[in-house]
Amino acid sequence: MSDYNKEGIRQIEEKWRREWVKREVYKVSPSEKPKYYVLDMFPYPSGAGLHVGHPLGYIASDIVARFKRLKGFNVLHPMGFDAFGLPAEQYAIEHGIHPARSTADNIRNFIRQMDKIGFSYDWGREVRTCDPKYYKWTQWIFLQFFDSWYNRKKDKAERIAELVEIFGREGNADYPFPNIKYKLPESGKNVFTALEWEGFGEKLRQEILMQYRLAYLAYTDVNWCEALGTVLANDEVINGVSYRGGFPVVKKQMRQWSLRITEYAERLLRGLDEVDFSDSMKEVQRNWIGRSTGARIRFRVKSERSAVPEMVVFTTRPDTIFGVDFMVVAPEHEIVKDITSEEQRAEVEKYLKYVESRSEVERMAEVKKITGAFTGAYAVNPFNGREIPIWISEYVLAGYGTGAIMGVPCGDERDHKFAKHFNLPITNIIGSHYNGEEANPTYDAILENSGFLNGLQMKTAIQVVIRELEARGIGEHQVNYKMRDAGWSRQRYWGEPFPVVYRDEMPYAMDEKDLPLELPDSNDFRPSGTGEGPLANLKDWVRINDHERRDTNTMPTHAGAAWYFLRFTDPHNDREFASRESLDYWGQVDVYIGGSEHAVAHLLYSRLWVKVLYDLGYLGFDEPFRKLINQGKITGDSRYVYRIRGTNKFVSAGLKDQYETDPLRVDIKFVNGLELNREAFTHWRPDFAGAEFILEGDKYICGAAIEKMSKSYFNVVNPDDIIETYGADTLRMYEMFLGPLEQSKPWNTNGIDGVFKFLRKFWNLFHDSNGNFAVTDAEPSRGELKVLHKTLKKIEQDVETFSFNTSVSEFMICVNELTAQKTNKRSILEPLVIALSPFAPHIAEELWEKLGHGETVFNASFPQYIERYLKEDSFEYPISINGKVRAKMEFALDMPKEDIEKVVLASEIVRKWSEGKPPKKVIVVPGRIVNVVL
RNA sequence: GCGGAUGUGGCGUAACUGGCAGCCGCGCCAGACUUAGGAUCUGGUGCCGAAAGGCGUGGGGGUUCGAGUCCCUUCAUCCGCACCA
Repeated sequence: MSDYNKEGIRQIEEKWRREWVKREVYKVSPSEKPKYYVLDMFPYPSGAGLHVGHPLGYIASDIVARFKRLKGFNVLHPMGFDAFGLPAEQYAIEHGIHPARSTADNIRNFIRQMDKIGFSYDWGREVRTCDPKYYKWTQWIFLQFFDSWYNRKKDKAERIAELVEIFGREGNADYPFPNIKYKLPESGKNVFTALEWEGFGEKLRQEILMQYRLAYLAYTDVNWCEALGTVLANDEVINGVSYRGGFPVVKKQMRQWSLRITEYAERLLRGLDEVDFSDSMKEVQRNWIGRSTGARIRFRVKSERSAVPEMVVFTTRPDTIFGVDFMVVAPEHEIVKDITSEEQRAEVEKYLKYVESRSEVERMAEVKKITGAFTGAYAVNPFNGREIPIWISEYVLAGYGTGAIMGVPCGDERDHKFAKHFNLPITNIIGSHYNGEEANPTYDAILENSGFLNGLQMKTAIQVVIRELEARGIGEHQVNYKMRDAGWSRQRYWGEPFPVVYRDEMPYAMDEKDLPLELPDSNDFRPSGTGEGPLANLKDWVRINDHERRDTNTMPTHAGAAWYFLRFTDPHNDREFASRESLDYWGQVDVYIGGSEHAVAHLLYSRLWVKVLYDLGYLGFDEPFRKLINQGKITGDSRYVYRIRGTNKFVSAGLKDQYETDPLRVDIKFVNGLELNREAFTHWRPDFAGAEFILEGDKYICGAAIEKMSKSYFNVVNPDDIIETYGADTLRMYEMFLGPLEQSKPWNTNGIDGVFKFLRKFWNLFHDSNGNFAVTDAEPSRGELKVLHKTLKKIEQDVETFSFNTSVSEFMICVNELTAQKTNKRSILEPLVIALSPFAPHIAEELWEKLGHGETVFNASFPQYIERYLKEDSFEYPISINGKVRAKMEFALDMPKEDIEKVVLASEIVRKWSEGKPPKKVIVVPGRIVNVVL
């Protein structure tokens, strides 16, 4: 009779939860030992609490942390909360509960649930992004951005003071405005001399510096969501609607903070080569950065009015310059009004109106639709003087490149469709590669009809054209990025206020000693609806005096999350965001585990912040995460019942096609497998009270679907419930057993009994049939040693490669074999307790204590395995031919010698050998050659 | 459309550099113990076949003495991105 039952487990787990806290076993500080930093993506503390999907990554990281600790590392394994954010604010609007309060409550609940699972977090290092002691430093880092610019010559960020010095010395001729479209307000030029700089007034100087700052204010097109009353980041807009709520999003011009992440595009791209992320993760980031190389080409413009002498296009295919049959500029392009001819004016204006009328959603939905208008103006091909009509069309985006393209219908599918649709002539420069039906974007064709490029392969022609463009001064090599600067203002209450003061409409950094700029208390969280956030309602807070006012926006949640991993190294420092000493000791995150949904925004911003802090000398590394693991999502397994339309009758799934039914999700609490608990169901909601059922046999069978785990789908499984029945150790091991960490999988408890039985069997190895602890000091047998060492080796390999599912299997095999041998020897069991402790810490700790150890198993050492015990089923046998030893071969122990000779002679080895290559190694199992290494 | 990933028993999955496919668990079958049970233990379980034997890693082709693994092709599913010139 085992006492590893529901009650026994509860006692063990509660006991050790208390003991671990009391003994402060998880407290860490720098030491002589090598460090290892294991980090989870910290959660947003939602009101719904943890479901079984959340802990998947946390369990994996906890296993790694505990394992590395056993391997002699000083392990930093902290946890915190991404506590600013929209849901708390929405909740406040709906329920009148202050975000600070609901957030604190939610965090308390999260911590309670996490502690039950037995994570080895050092809670002494917990951070919350909404804590003024924390966001003081978020604001401080923001000010470092504000006080910096990107020196392209040195390829790093520098202080604004150095830029001021440069301007005073030599003007900006060698340091052009990052935004190539920017012009000085009075002169209309984009360069100034040192002398001019000296003459500029304070406001103009600030205006100019703003063009260089890494955190800057600018009027930008932002994604305005009327329904949410706020601006959203690009990655918060999906297919033209808001990520949250799915509300329509339109463009709107607002004066916003942005981070100049585009200056780091190249380094963010290059940095990917140094880190260990999955290919898909790197690819997603590369796509987001969207680097493409090509050329800028200036074309002379011929229009009725000579207001605009030239237009500029960006192309990745300058080699197709002789195939240009038309030009297209974005409808929003400033050139349009200046080049449109009298004759075409009406048509162009009609088209512009049409474009304006289209919402973002429509535009996205109708991407294939071809529209456009001719401006009446022409561009001149610099190489053959051909006059090319200039059109406008919304398929050209104002925000990318120069907002203008050269149309090459024979080589570009979109251009081809455009030409066909408007009946424009198509010049073929690629001969037989173009079939007249569809464009061919090949690089391999030999160019025709292409003047001085005739006879060149397109690949080679690209460089030839660029050289020629540069020689003639009408274009140059150019690299373009899809990535935009990151909008950093949110019209929200529950976020970090911007630590700046406006004087004469220009922002100035607050003094470091006045930080944090605390979020003022308020109970009005409604956005103003005009674009200003809730803080604008607090007039006394906004207005400092007659000349000074504050910013009414707050930072996005990305801000606090962009550097929290640095704060963990020194979480209570109130003089610095973290001491250089701590940062140097703990350094990069060695393993970062989290969901792939944060692939773009969070990772890029974190990487950016680290690079900027590195440039400014606060850090010794410029990539935050050495290795990234994306755990798969655990999806929910929903259940449906089928109500016959207009009645309160429910029909079992197998019979539902005989009726007209509406499917309804039913809470999985009321379903056992697929069978509905009819009694419980009728008590669920008042309208189901008198429900009748049409059964299959005597059962009501539900429909099933795999969907995301969500409260509103009634398919959430709470880890507390699992722990209640099986204990935390079973939950931990079962979540790992479910499948490979990085794979998404639906939650089910089908196999959980197997894991539970394993733990009970393990427990029983230490106890006699009366349930009394009983291990002996007898010498282990060879068989037992082999099982032990095989298991240790496998576990070590598996954990190093994050294959936790196979580790669990390996433990099961081990226990099965030891059970068969009725092992109760300390020398075998004790090392296994250590090896199991990362996976099932509670049971391990209890057995460890029973084995007579005073110190926690958390501080033990991972046992060494001995190869000798693993090798005993094979031996090496020298093979000699003509009296000379030519190779050593590995054979199975139970194979008769004659067979070996036979195998050797009969095998393929002889054939290979005859080719003159003696094999280095041959692995044989009875009757068969397994491996020949030549 | 582009990019990435994944396809193995009834199910979740395993298989180091190509080397006896299906470990471990669930489920199922049989047995033991039982005052009958959603408990525990033991054995069996890829498919077809009475057996001998044959067939088997989404489909088709290839390389190799040998392919789940490598190459080509095709289909299916999932996840990103989406007029980026």
